Amino acid sequence: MSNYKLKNIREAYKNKILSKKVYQLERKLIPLLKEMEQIGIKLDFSLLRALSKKLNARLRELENRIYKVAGVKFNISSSQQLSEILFKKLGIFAAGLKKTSSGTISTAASELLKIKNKHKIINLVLEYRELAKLKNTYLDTLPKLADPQTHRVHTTYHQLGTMTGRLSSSGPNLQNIPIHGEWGREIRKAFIAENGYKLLSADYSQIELRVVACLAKDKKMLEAFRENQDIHKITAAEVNNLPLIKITPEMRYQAKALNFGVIYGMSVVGFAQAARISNEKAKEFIQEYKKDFFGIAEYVERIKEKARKRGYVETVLKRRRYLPQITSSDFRFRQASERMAINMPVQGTAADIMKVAMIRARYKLKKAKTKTRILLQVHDELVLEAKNNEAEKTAEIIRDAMENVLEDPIFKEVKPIFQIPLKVDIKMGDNWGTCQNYPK
DNA sequence: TGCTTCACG
DNA sequence: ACGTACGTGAAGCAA
Repeated sequence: MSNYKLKNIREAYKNKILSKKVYQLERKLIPLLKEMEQIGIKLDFSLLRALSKKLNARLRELENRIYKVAGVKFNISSSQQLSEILFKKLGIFAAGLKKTSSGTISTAASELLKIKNKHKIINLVLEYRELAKLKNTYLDTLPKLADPQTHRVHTTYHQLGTMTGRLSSSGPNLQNIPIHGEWGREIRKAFIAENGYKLLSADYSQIELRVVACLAKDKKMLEAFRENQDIHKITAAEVNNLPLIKITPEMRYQAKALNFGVIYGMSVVGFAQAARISNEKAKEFIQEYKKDFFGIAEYVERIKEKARKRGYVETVLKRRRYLPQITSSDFRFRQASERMAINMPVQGTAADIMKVAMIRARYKLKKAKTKTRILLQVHDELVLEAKNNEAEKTAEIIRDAMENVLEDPIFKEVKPIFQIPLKVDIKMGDNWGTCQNYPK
């Protein structure tokens, strides 16, 4: 159907998921998403093939070593067989490791990391998994999905595919292209600009933390953003009661996990795992955090109460998420709903902001008579393709559109909530992997 | 088809 | 005594 998207949006509006504002926002987004899907993004086929060959060679090597160490050939990609080999045949000590719902001991990377010093096979398996994933999901699959003539891949965006208001992307999913690790960047280099064009990437800096700081009106966090500080470093200084200069990378890493915990609806165990510290230490950090960022702690209680009373939570533009389990007698369902109640207004408001920014950006790029096209949206990042001689102009326009998005009339009534500026980082280059900061 | 795992924000 | 961070989509295996 040509207008199934519109139909779904109307449906959501009728069902009170979307306010009138959000409904109109989503309607305006349809033609833009359609353009983005139709334009697609160009792939460097020969680079993908070269990388695939490289990974294949390494995978064969790892495969042989794993068989040798295990003393038997088996399917390394089968978590069941792998679990059998590791914990029965090789008898690796597995006490304290998670079990899967079907009863076998988990072989997830997070579990294997805990025992990587017990046996040399672990690191081989971890590397095998990483490379197999990249090869199968990206290197070998993307070219098959691309247009054989133009070498461009075309995703499909789903406007209402998520419970929070984010977009999702499928066939292929272009929102989970690798970037971490030594191979991630290499893969992004295969996403290239058309001849005579540059790729631009514009991403919001810490948008979710900025949003939660505003929703919670947290004094310290607002101040940190107003002064354009390194928020994770500030957090580390606060919870450790140390001056900024004494903050180590380790402390910043833990503080970063703490800040993510706020967005996700903190749990002691979840935070402890992410920060790689004991549950006891985690508890202490969280207690200290609640004292330092009192506004955040208050907000968390307020939003949980609101969710219980009303049965739903919403973004600043009043996009709703219903949480029927918030009053469940089973505390696990209840707590899960509470985490969603904390997270949705934050993630959803950030998503609303990005959607408005996209429409403004498209409008301003057209008005300035540029040939620039918006190619991808990756939650807090836009990827654009601009003619070489329009690249800098495009950068200025996109920065203005994104940073000043809250001036849009749609935010008129809620503008006072936002007490701090939004910040956008822009990169530019011939491909998605080696974009340079703009301005330098 | 459901489960497990893992890529991204 | 549990099992946990929030939100997605895709690949491969096992039944």
